[in-house]
Amino acid sequence: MSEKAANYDPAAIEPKWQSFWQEHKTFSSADPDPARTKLYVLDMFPYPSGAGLHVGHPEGYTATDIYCRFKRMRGFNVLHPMGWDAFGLPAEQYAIQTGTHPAITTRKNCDTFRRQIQSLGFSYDWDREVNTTDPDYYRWTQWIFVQLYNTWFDAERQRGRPIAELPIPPDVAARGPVAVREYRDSRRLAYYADAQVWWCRQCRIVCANEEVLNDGSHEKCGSKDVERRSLKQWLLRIPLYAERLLKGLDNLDWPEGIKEMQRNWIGRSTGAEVDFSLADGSGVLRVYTTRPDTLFGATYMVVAPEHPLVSRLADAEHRAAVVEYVRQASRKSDLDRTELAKDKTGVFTGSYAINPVNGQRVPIWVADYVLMGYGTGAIMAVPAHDTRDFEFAQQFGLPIICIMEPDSADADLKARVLAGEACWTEDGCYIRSANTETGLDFNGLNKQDGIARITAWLEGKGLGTATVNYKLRGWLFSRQRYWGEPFPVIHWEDGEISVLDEKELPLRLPALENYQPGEAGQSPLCNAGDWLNVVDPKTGRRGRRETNTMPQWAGSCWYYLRFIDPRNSDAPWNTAKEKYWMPVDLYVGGAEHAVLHLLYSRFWHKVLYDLGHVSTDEPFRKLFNQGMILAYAYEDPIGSKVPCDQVEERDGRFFQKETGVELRQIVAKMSKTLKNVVNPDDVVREYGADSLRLYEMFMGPLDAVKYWKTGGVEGLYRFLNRVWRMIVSKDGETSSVLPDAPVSREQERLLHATIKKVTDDIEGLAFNTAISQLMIFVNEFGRAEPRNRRAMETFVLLLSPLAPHLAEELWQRLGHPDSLAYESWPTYDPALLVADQVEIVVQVCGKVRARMSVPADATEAQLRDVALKNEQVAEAIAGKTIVKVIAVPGRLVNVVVR
RNA sequence: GCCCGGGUGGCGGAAUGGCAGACGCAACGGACUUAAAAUCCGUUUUCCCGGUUACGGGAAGUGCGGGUUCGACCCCCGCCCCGGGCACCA
Repeated sequence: MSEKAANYDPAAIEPKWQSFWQEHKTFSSADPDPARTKLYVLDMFPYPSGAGLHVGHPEGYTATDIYCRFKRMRGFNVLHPMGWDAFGLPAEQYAIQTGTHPAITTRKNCDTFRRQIQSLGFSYDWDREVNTTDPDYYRWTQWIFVQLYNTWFDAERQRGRPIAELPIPPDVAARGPVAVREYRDSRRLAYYADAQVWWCRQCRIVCANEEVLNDGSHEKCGSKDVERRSLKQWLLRIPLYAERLLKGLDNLDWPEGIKEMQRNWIGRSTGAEVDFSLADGSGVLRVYTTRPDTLFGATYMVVAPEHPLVSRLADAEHRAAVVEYVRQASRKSDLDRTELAKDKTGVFTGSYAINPVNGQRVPIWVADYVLMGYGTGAIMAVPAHDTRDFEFAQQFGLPIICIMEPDSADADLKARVLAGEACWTEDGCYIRSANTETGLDFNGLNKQDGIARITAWLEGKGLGTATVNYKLRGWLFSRQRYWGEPFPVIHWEDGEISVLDEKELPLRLPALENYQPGEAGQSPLCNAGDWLNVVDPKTGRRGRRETNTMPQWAGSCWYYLRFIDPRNSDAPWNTAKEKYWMPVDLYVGGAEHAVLHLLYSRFWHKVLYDLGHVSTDEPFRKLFNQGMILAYAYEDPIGSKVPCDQVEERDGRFFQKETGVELRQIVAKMSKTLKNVVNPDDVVREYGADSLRLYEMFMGPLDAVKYWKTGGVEGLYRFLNRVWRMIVSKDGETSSVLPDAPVSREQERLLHATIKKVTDDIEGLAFNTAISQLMIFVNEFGRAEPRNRRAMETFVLLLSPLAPHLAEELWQRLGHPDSLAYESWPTYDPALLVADQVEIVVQVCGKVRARMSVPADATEAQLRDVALKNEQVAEAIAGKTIVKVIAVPGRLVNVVVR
């Protein structure tokens, strides 16, 4: 046996235990083990960038690792995997510049990430590692795409069904096979269509709406050179699942804020579609409104510039202006249209519609504040009760008729609303809302009753129907790139589209010489001649493969399912294993994925559920968002950034070490350009992984935003040194730890309080306070020698999820040959938590006047008596009348006097 | 504008109706040391009063203003500030 080191030396013990765990496959998850309760704990897997890990990455990973180690010791069969979301632009950009195949770059980056993650001692089951760029993985991503393609949504049953079960209406069937094909295609969850898309000129890539930020820049590259283009694209009919996605949120243990963000994104609204007949008798204009009750206040109509009726509505006099307006609107991006505080624009078409409730003629305008993509692309405008309409009406001098007296205490505001000088969108009492001809009258009603009354009336007359609308739009699912999953799709010369058979998957990416995408939006795959062109061996029909690839979301939409059965070559996963492991019990990751990734995953999962491939309706039972770790950055007076290691602090001010120039401190995300990235390798080298892990958890609550201070790691390193010295003596032995060393009553209480606190806190993901408690324990037990062996062993077990390397080493030195990973988690005796004597305070009118030591089980009456006899209390209440005495056992007594 | 978080010492934070500031960082003082590092011990919210000092006593204090309560960082109402999300979705 080698000589035992006498000092805490993480550089020696951490690699030792990491190899031990790996060699013994300590953390490999037993597949369906009916004897133990399963627990599936998942981290959002990373995109392995070339820059490697920064200290923000391990925050969530450390949290889940602690939780998993804890749960294993409590008898759970834990599934805890890690993998790589490895398709993405940077590797492709690098390929364009250097010709290096993205697969090579990706492999290198994954190796770096794996090495870094492993150096932190996380208890992943590495045999389950997956990589979205691996053909054995993306084969099944393609397979799921085929499932989506072959599924339609049965609105009545609210679920997806195989396309073969889609009923074909007789009139469609009668028009022949092409009509049937088109009918089916119009119902598939994946469809191919012309779409107005965002095009980033710098990346030469299509971006989804949500990838274009508010300031008009592309979130991936930051370029503002983003414009609208119309291109053939694959889209997914996620809006059909809007209602399911919305309702499913209710039963999830997710942060309320995230659920709310998803609800807002889905954007359900209820209202009515109402038909206005055109004054010239040529037809109807259908609008969608959430306020059909305000029909009497409608003073004009607006159609979106893209509305199909626009050219018909424009009369001779206004045609030129309308055409010009529509032309200008088409060149504007949505962004230009919605730019903040911008004046509204629009032109009158020259046509009128008839308001169905009172027969009045209302002018029809075209304006780009109405969007074609929502509702019917046309609205009735009620300026008195809608802020947008109000602004528009004011700008163009259109009439504003108030039809509801506001429920408002503000008399001035009320008067202005009634006079049509202000807008009121809240509840109130209808006025001017009656018409003798139609017999409608809801004057005096409130909003809720008004909406019900008018909706019933409209439906009765066949003029409108109650309607539900969602903001959620079709999901743009293709990118003009190389480094993504190829679509298993062939476009045939006769216009038919077909998907590959399951047996033909995976459709691999071809090797290319040139990765440069075309300027007109062609994918680099257009250059892959041999791969591109296909001939049907049976019919000789020629075809061309789809050259777009899937977006990065695709691989991450279902990776949690592949982890269940990662090496299965016959199926994406074994259904028995899926049934055992799903759903994910705890999913931890950044809030930046609040909407997109989590919504897309839920959508795919629901489709897979409808088709019978998975057993749960929702994939992630509990979600937790770790807060971001930010870092300080420094800039000199000229504004150039100074690397953190060249900064020195004096009296709360910051100076550049060499030049002595005073610097400005700013707070920001870690990034190369700010030169404030902290690499975990450096921290591990200096303090060890256990110190890094502990510091990340000790910084504050897991969900809070935190600021990295490398100095803080030092404190945790000192703590671990104290732990070491508490157990290991100067001779490298554990000679100060004795089985029969005495434990005082107070120490015994502290031991059990520590078990309780650490247990409860880890269960509640409150690691910062668990660590505090361990520190309190060490502060107490570190003082006295000899130390009780049982107490020390219990402590080591409590520490082990947080600082596993150190704990294993101490456990071994305490004479245990096996890893502690599956030792039973300590339990506490509630009886021992209570001290015999407790100190309580006595307040007089809420101010502390005395402290007394009393038996812990003293009753209210006893407390009261003791308190009133107390000298200081007597002094404080002298000459006053006691009004009331509140005694809270174990806490305090409050004497109220007058 | 709307929705969701959050505001506590020099700093990170703790306490969710019962002693505000646990635990850590930083700073300062002391012990050990030839010295340094490491380690250990102590002090550190603010203001006021008494005292030469050691120290003792008092008051205020959790963004601001009000309220509920014997008692409020915690609950309620109104406001301010910071962070995140959405933003002409009718």
